Amino acid sequence: MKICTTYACHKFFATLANPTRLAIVEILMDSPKNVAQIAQALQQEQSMVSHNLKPLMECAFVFSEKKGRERVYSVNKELMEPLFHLIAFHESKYCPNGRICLTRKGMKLERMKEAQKTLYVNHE
Amino acid sequence: MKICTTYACHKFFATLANPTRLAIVEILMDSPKNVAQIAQALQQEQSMVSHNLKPLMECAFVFSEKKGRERVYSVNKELMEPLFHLIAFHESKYCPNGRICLTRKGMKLERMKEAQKTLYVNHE
DNA sequence: CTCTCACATGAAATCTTCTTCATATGAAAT
DNA sequence: ATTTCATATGAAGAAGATTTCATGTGAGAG
Repeated sequence: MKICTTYACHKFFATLANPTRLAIVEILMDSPKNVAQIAQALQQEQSMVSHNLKPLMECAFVFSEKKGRERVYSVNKELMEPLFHLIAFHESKYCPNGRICLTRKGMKLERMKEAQKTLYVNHE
Repeated sequence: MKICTTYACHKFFATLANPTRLAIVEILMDSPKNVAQIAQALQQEQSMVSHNLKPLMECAFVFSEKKGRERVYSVNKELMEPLFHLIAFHESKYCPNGRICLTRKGMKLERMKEAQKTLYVNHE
């Protein structure tokens, strides 16, 4: 039986394989926020936040609700909590100090350091 | 506490966000195989399989062992089984017929149909 | 009804990843 | 020692994704 070779499964992972979207998920874990609040928390442009919220919505990783003039986004904790616990366990077992994972081939070093400072966090 | 905005977490998802690598994981769920067997099962070139096995190894999604002249790859079921169960549950809840997920903006339709036929499976 | 605020969308440029083809490596067989 | 088999690696072109800037939209306030 095929479980992971579906386009839905690819989209699931592809949507989370992005530092901006992971950061959005992370700050929504704390509390629901509107677009401007997310943008401010991430120090990113509003249009970038909107662009990245779209695939998160399509995958039901976040939900949204209109409140007056704003739109408030919240995270799907039922999915995200067990998912990140699974990853945390996996990392603690196979990537204890995070060193192996801290290089990426195509990515320019300068840009990566920038990403580390802003969106990523070094887990040492 | 930061749990998902690490590069390790990004790499986790990025590695699985690829049809070839998902297909490799899937056929290894059945039984361990060497590179040539994987290539044959997927109808892909050997070098492509090797290239894609590398990130899977780095993330400890697959393991390998030398056996004589071959190298036999096996999947990390401890991780993959709960991971795909989580996704299956999520999909059953939010993507019941798979329709919403079956389009992708940037992807050329022709290429997508090809991918559907070979690597992906339409879950209807 | 018009203005404005909050957000979404489009398109182009840039950046990243994937695939392919050619070649390298290394261990086992002869 | 040489050949051969199994797999890995490198580099370049193609394909795909992300970001940015400009603009569009629509609901609520005045």
